[in-house]
Amino acid sequence: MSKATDFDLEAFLPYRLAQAAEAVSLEFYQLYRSRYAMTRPEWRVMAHLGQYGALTARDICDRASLHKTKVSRAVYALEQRKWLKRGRDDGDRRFEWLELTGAGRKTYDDLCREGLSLETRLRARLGANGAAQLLSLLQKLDDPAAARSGRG
Amino acid sequence: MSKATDFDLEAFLPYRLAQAAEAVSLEFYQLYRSRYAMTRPEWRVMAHLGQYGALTARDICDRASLHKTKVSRAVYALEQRKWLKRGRDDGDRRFEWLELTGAGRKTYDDLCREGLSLETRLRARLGANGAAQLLSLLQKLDDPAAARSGRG
DNA sequence: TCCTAACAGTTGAAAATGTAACTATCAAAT
DNA sequence: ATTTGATAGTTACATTTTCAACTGTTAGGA
Repeated sequence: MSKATDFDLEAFLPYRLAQAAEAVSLEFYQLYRSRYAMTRPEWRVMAHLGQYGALTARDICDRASLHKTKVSRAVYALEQRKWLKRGRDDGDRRFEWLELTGAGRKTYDDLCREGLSLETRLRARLGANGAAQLLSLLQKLDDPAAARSGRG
Repeated sequence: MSKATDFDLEAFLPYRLAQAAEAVSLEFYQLYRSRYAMTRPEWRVMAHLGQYGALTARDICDRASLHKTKVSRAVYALEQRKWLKRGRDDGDRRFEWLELTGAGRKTYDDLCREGLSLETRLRARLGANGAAQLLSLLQKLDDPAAARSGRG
């Protein structure tokens, strides 16, 4: 039977992942925060729209694992800054299609370039196949099925 | 020169790490939240005291990468619940030595057992050397020096 | 048609967090 | 001994997040 003394905080995966995620995202967060006064949910929403084109708020909730109130408020903020435009779906008027404006895309493009620069530095730390290995391991964690079938 | 179209959100390490960390810690968070009504900072403080014995608030800030106000409030909450006791340092009266009480340790022990159970499930998803590989890669991310010297 | 349940998204209030200013203590230098 | 600057930790206030309740819309029956 497991004993509390077996517990090793330094090797506890939830803890180490949280630490690493926080450390790695901090630098990028400070950039979009200081340059554009964006919050994390705002960047996430923008990133998804920039990456995938028009989406509904619901799509973003699902894909970004973001609560609908966060998305709602981020969308409102991005709209106020004219970085995003909404349009009702004519078939089902509950949906709103969200899209970046030209100005929004310009901001997104700038942050993409910064993101790529950060990504390059991170990959350098991880060595040759490190990044691919890491992504594969994270995939297995997220999706137990991937671990069993050997996918990733 | 990097172009925005090169940016791939699905392979962006800060994003994937944040997603994985969130997914993995969610289950454990829900447990200590529902069973003991603890917040994340409270669990972190308790985990550090349980793991390392008496520490000052400052020690916990540094080791857990937790802001001092979070630690201050978590310590207060744990103290109210009689899970933690404080004692002034006689040499330097600015310090407070923090320690779990018997009741605090009992709670900690229970959560350790749950943590070990989760850890076992996570490691099963990662395969034979997966967990060790993952911890090593995370270490390299956190600490650039480790990557260059091959440590970790 | 009308009723019910479900869904997309918003809003208000409560809880948590971040920031900066604060108290109290100590160390070093005069 | 007293001033200056640093440190440990707390508190107040503003912002953000969470949770639950809400509006408006659609779908599927009876």
